[in-house]
Parts: sequence; structure tokens; C-alpha cells
Amino acid sequence: MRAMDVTELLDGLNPPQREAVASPLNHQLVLAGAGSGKTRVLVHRIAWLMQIEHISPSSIMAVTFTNKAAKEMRSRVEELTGISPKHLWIGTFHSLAHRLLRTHWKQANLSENFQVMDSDDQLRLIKRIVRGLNIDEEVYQPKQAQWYINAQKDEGLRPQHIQPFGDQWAQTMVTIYSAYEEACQRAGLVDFAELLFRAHELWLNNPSLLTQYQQRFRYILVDEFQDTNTIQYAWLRVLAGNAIPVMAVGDDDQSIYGWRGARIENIQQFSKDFAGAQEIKLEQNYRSTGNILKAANSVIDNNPTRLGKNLWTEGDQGEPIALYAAFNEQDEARFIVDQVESHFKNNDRTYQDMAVLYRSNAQSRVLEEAFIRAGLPYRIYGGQRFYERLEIKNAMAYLRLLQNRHDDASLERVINVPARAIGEKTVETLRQYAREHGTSLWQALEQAIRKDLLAARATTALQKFESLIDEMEVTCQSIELHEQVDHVIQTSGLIEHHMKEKGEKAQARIENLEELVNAAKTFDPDDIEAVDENGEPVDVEYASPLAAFLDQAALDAGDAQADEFEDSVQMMTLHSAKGLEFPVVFMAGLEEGLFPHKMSADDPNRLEEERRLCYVGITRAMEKLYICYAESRRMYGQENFASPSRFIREIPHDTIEEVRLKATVSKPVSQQFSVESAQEATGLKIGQQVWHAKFGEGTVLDMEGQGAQARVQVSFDFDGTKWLVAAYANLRPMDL
DNA sequence: GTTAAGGCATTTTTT
DNA sequence: ATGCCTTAAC
Repeated sequence: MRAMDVTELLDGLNPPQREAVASPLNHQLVLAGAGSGKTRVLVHRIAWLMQIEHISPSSIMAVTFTNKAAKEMRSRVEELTGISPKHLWIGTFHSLAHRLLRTHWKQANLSENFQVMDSDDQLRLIKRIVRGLNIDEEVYQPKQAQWYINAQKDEGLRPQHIQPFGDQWAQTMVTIYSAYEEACQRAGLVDFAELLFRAHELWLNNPSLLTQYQQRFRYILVDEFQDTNTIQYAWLRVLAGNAIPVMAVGDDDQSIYGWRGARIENIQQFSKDFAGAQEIKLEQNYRSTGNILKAANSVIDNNPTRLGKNLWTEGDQGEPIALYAAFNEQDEARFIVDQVESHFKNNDRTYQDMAVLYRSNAQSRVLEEAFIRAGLPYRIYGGQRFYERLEIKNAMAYLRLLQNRHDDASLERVINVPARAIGEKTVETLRQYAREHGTSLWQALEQAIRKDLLAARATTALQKFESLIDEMEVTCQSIELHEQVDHVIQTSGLIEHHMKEKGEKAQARIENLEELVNAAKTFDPDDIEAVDENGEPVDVEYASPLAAFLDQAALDAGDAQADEFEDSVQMMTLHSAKGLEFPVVFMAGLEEGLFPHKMSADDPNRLEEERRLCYVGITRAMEKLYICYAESRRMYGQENFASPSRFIREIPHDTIEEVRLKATVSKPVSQQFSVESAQEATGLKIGQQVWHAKFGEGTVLDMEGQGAQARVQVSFDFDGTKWLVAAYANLRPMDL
């Protein structure tokens, strides 16, 4: 261990950062603006705890939202302190919960070899259950049921906790939820939300276990706190109890996951629940130019319900923000390609310095085509991940089946893939048998063969499948993990099966399967850590390397693309850009209806979230920001015309420079209908509650124009959203 | 049991 | 336009 003194740990930190890092061991709420050195504070705080407070690494827990963030934190701690952070508890909520459940599976009322399933598996299972219950799939869609179940779990509700009263729909959902739960329990399957939920119940149902962990942990840090949902917060709160100090780091302005259960209110709640929490704001930005920050601040300022922060920089103003009004989406893409080329040639930029951000994935296609045409290297983030690919899921299903014959979801997935004459009718018979006898499908299959319940042809096919799986297991017992994977994809016939597919797909699929063998080869079960009853770190006793491999794969979606190292322009959605930064950023498609998306347009809360998303986008840019919109855009095969996004109008026009490649007569949009001038004319503010003589109460969503022409968009509580001319509407501000 | 034609919806994503 | 899924025909 390298000795390190106080100054070294605090060097180069600004006053609020220092305060956060060096504060005594009590609760802290750190509101960290974009680019304010948030990760730095977390890493230095951990180092401080270890080296100044002499807390053992195994007594520190740090929770993140993605595996990537966890990995980065781990390596930066090591870099800073020189201490191997192996014993630090750094991970996502899910991975920490998973680790606990693996160790204490008995107390959590799980089977020893429980498997984690991803949302795809979950949906298949729910589909099967809905059918099994003879419920109309049209009215009670499995997708919705899945959403419903996850939402309930995120809120910490079991079926018995829900009183749906007379609501038929909710009642049916609860029925499905109940049946789903039973099926999971029987098959030893755990979905993502269940990991968190069980981990929470583990504390509640085992007070002595909880006490052990409370004695073990001396400090907890939580990153991206604005993204925690109800159950994550509850879990944390129970664990912290009255004794463990917690540092929560987050930014309410960057909360963009409300739609999947994140509770921005947890930030406010934290100060109430964690008594005496010290609040620290990090507002100095080290990432972006003055102009970019001015734009970001100005946009986000239109959100009425925020805690309030203002980013500032010691750096200079920098270049203006470039605004490009494209003729259509092709023109937009061409413009971006041109700018990328010129940055690369003239300004000495590498391609990976540049990123194109967009609201929805559908936009990537046109951009991608333009990049291909221009011969520029690019990389699209998101899209399908490695372990989500069909061929990989098939292979994994076979492997899971070797591990656990009663994994019905996996069995259904591969029983007839590749086709081996086990049709829908046969499977349905098995399902029915399983339902009636409360067994797994595998057991049903065995019985069907033994008791001769099916036609001879079906029985033969089932027998062949049974012996195939049995044979695989026997062979796999004596060979290495990667050989097992190889054996399975060969003898199952998956390779051949996917080879037969038409198009270029076949090649890619085979390569992916080979990559899976490769992943197994490099897999090291020792990377997975856990604890024993006393909370000491130990390697989890996995029944086999295969079990460890399956576990890891379930929680790690894996990267979407392999050729990470080529210098290429990064293209991704605004959501996946969170946490990243680029010298040059293009925000594409800033049009009403697309961004803010029309699905969010009528709800003030969702509109605020869109605006936060815009704020996230702007603050990704370090030096140069381009904003583009298209006057017309072909979407879903239809030509659409939209006006420029309100967010453009919310950017101060003195930070904008309009780029024009074509002769335009109109005034720059940035000045045309700025929100500032409309605010002046109406005396209203976006987000404000107003009252209208006819429509009653509502919330101001947007405004434009100036003087007597100023118009205000209001979302009325009962009459929907309307544009009103301010001069005639006589809107009265309501006191808050 | 496999393949072809029509219907339908189509934000955002991690684990 | 496109992909996904169900239904209908080989």
C-alpha cells in the first residue's frame, strides 16, 4: 500500500469537492451538475475513507447503475490509491442484490441453482402464463402484463398487497402476476426486478442477517441517485439503518428514466430520511465552454420543479452553438457528414472526438447510410446486445437446460430449435400436463414418454430430445467450459440451423456463436465475488464453471459491437449518451413531435423529462455543439412537417450562430420566436400554473411570439392541451 | 412442419 | 418503410 497524505487526496479539487471528500462520516447529499467532477469526488472519497479514516475496503459499498460505471470506479480507485480494490463492494444494485441472494439463497427462499432471466425470457414466460390462464391476449397483452408486474415489483408490491377493487383490468393483471410468481418460484427463475425485491425482503425477514451486514459496512456511496426507484431506495434505507453513513450523489436535472420507475423525489426524500444529511452542490463545470453551459442552463431553467443549480466555468465562452435548418432528414445527415469531414481534416479531430446524438433509434438509419456513402467510420451504440441476440439466447438456453432441467422458459425456447418435429400441439400437451400436475415441462416430457401419452411420432421426437440433452450433460461433465459451449452448439444442431438462414445473417450468427465459445474461454469464475455468513469476501461456491458463466451472462448484457478500437464517430440516443462527453457533439432532429417526443408532449411532467434529456444532450459537448432540425422528415414511410423544437427557442440566441448552406429568406429561428420575448409579453413562465375562465386550471408548456402576437401553450387539467393567444386568453397565474 | 402473405404498431434502456 | 407476429396455405 502506498502511503498517501491528506494534501495528495485533496489536491486539484475545488472547495465543494473537497468538502465532499473530506467531510466527517455522516450522511451527504451531493448534487453534482453535469461535468462537475462527480466520479472524481466518489473515487477520492473512497480513497479518503480507506486511507485517512482507515476503513477496510470490504466495509465500503459503492453502488452504481451500470456495470460499466462500476468497472470504471473500481479501476480509478486502484489508480489513485494503488490498493487493489478487489474487496470493495462496487457494483450495480442488481449485481449486489444478486450476490447477496446467491450467498443467502436459503434465507431468501430461493432454490440453490436459481437462474436470472432477462426481460426477453420474462416476456416469453408471461405469454405462456396468460395463455395457460385462458385470458384474452388482445385485452390483456403480455407486454402490458410484463410492464405491470415489473412496476409493482419496483414499488415493492406482491400480488397480495394489491387491492384492485372493482377494476377488471387490474384484477386480471394481479391474477397474471400471481401465476407468474408461482411459475418463477417453481422453475427457480428470478427476473431483474425480483433481484432487488428479494434482496429487500432478505433484510426484512432476517433481522440477524441484516445486523451482520450493518456491522460489516461502515460506509455506503450511491451514484446516479436520481435514478433510484422505490425498491432500491427502500433496500438502501433498511441496510443503512441508523448507523451507516450514506453519500448519495446525483443530479435532478439529469433524471431521464422516470418512465422506467426512477423516482426523482428520492433526492428530496433523502434529506428527510437520512437525518442531518449535509448538502453539497457541485456547480463548477470542467467540461464545456461558456456558451454551451449558458445554453444548457437556460433550457433547464424552464423546468419549474427542480432543486436549482447553475453551472459555471472558469474557461472561456468558446465558439457559438451552430444551428442548422435542414431541408429534410437526408440534408441533415449530409450536413453532419460534411462537418465531421471538415473537423477531421481542418481541426485535427479524431473521429471518436465526435458524436451524433438523437432522440430515437429510428433516426440512426439515415445517418448511418450517409456515413457509409461518405466512407466515414462510425459506431452505433445501443441496438441489440450480444447476449440478447437470438442465436446466443438459443445457445444459452441449451446451457441453462443442462444446469437446470426445470427451466421451462429455456426448454420451450429450444425444444424445437432446430426443428425436430416437436410441434405446437405436442408442446401444448406437455404444458397442459405440467399445469395439471404442478410439474416442470421437463418432468411432463418424461412422463409423456413413459406413460405413452402421445402419438408414437411425437414420443419418438421427445425421446430423441431427452437423450440429446442427457448426452450433452454427460459429455460436458468431463470437459472445459469453452469445450462445453462448443459441444452444445455443435450437437444441438444450432450451427447448422443458423447456417441455413438466408442473407448475410447466417454468417453473422455463426460468428456470434463462435464468439460465445471465445467468451467462455476467457471467462474467469474468480471474477465473481461474494461473501460468507460473516460478511467476509469469499468466492461463491458455484456448482460448476458453467453455472458461474450463465450467471455472469445474465447480468452482463455485453457490448453491442466488437470493433471498439477503430477510430470512429459515435452515434447513439440521448439516453445512452448520459455520462459521456465529446469535444464535438451533433444533436439531430430537434423538432416538435420528435424531440420533445409527441408521446410526452401533453404531460407537463414528461415534458420536463424531455427537457432534462435535452440538457443532458447539450452538456455532453465540450467545445463545439451543433443542433440540427429538419423542416420535413420521412418517418414511418410518411412525409412529416414539423416546427423546430421548443428547446431551440429556449436557448439564448446570442449563443447561437445559424449555419446556412442555402439561401434562406426567413429570420433565424433562434430569434423568430424566442421564449424570452414571449415571456416578456405574457408575464408567464413555462411550467407555471394558470387559470382560464373557460378551461380552468392548467400548466404552461410552451410559448412563442412577441408583443400582442405572443401565444401560450397550456395543458389544461380537463380540456387537454391548447395554444392560446395571450392577449385574449386572460390567463391568471395561480399562486403556488 | 415449414414458408408466404397480410395486419399492425412504431420513445427512450439497464439490469 | 420496416420489422414483428399471427394466420393461412403448401
